[in-house]
Amino acid sequence: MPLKVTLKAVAAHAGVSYQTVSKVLNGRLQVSPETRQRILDAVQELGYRPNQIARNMRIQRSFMIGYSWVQTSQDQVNHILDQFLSSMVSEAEAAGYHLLPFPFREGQGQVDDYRELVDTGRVDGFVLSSVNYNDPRIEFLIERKIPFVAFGRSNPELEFPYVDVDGADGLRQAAEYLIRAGHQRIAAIAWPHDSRVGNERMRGYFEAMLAGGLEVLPEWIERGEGTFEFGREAALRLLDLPLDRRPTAVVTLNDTQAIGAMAVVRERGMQVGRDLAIVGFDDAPMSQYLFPPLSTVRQPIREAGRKCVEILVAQMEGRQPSVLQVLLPPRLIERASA
Amino acid sequence: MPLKVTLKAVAAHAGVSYQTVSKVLNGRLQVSPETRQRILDAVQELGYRPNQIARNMRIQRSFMIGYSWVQTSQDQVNHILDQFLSSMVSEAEAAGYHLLPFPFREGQGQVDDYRELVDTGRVDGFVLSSVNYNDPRIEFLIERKIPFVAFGRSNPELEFPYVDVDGADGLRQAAEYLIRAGHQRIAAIAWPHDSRVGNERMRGYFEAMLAGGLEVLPEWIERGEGTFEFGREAALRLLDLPLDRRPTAVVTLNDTQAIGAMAVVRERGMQVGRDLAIVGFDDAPMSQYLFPPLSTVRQPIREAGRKCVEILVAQMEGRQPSVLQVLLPPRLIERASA
DNA sequence: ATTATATAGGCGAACGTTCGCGCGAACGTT
DNA sequence: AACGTTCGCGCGAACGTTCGCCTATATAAT
Repeated sequence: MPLKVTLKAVAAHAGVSYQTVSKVLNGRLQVSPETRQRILDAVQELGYRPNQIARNMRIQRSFMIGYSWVQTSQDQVNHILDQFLSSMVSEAEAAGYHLLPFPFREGQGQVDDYRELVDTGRVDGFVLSSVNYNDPRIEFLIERKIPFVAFGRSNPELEFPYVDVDGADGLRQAAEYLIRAGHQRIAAIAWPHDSRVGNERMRGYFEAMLAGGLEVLPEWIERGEGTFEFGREAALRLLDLPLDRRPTAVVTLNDTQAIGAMAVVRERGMQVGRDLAIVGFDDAPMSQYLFPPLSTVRQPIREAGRKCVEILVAQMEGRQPSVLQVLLPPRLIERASA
Repeated sequence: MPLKVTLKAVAAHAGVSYQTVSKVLNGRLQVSPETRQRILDAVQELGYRPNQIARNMRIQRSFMIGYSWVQTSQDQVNHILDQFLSSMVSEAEAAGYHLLPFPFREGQGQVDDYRELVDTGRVDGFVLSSVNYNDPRIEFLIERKIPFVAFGRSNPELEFPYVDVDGADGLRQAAEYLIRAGHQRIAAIAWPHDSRVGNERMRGYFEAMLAGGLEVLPEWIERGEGTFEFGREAALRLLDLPLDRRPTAVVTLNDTQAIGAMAVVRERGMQVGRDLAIVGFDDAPMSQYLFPPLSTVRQPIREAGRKCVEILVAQMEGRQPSVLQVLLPPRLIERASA
């Protein structure tokens, strides 16, 4: 078997011109059943596989989807990446595309990286993640009319395709669950005001409290980082409130904060679930094994990955996708912590 | 600005032939300082970026590195992927390469996927992970002389480039640490015999026990899946041993097993660390926040990713890498569980 | 018998690069 | 003055496809 078997080799073997082979394989030409079979046999025998680089060169497309994600630190690992990435990769492959991961750079140069990938013809479109308000990438991609889809929403006034998990619904489920369980004083450990994702999730909390006829005291809303440490500090403050204003339950914006809060409860000799109900968000891999197992909101990550690619591919192929904006419902996983 | 600015556009603007522009940009041609400057100015002004697809087509290389990883289930998340992938992506980008992730398929078709990527010219080489004994991919790649590097070792008799974490050293550190702390009866929750990684790690355990002059009873070695459930079952059996043969410490092959064991200790009203010392492996993101925080062996994942790409790129560029086989030392993280 | 129409397949060109070769001019050497 | 040697640059070709257009033969319609 020669090192590389091209169209010409197949053509020589089948006794036709190489262009004919190309057209037959792409179904762009009617030929007699015999020659068709001869060509197919030759392809089979020589093990011909079309060179994708040459193909892409001619077509002027790369069939690549750019993707980059925020690099996390040792203890803030992105446990969602595995699912998100592999679902995108599978969906992309099924549509004849591949993913091109590239380093995430904060600040100034970030848009340059996106521009470079397009200008050098390496990618046809992007999946964005970690979007927030006023994301410069979104502005750039819209202006250059480069196909993309965001995993997460940005400024409401911007019109672009996105897939997002309905964070408000997630916290609404969490809060409603606590309310049904009889809790009246429900606190929230949240993120700073500049987090679009955080604000959206908190909306669900506020709505549920309002709908339940429950009051929300300002001191029940703790805003800070999504870390174990902040979860600890916030829980300390909440548990130090005078008894009549002390929350009996708390929702958090991720499991790491929730675990911080759990630690405080244990340190005080109290019991998670009984003395303070806690609900997390994310369903981190270990959360089910904590003591007690953490009730939490699980996001349909694989579904999100699939949808992102589906919408993006439709765009890139020039088809108008049926829906440009998708909101996926998360699901409350009820365990013993609340 | 025109939609696409090619070499010809730059050449026209600078008043030279487009081949000259190419050579000057690639440093393959001496030209007068003036024309050189004219060319550079034109490049700048038009914002020329070489089309990589065309370049790859001509060079007959894709500058892509294929990578695929085992798809994990919801509760067995690959928390290492983020670090491994992003370190590879960064290192690759610095060397002018990109990563091409593709779906991991078990069994029959797996080698076909690798072959397809090479035969269609999409990748120049591979990084393999999740290798085990008799890995068909390794055999195939060696035979086809396709550049690759494995993250993890396989059959000892096969000669190929790999990067691995020294698992034996990891468990040796863990066992020695327990021995220094005065433990004499140290059990191990391990993986089945067909796991190359598992066997290697266990070697370190056995060596440390031998060196410490400690006996290893057969009933102290529990072999099964790397799950919470198996960790639980194994710990139950270990704690049910008669007092004089009951281990006072246990090493495990991953944090999930360790957490299963911790659960048992707690259920029995005993205390992890005091009544049974436990050491994990992996340093999963949550392990530091457990109660008590889990002592565990942390692997230098980023370093491994970097090394993989470094060795692979050297190979692909035809350079003989200085070392073809790298063994990286892990590090014991001492926390309160042991 | 003539003309129209379909059928089967060939041919040249192009996508944007890189690479080897060649050629004139300038320069230095005998 | 004749002859190398270097310098600066152009030219043609090629990488492996796809695509539009052309042609030759066979078939059908007038």
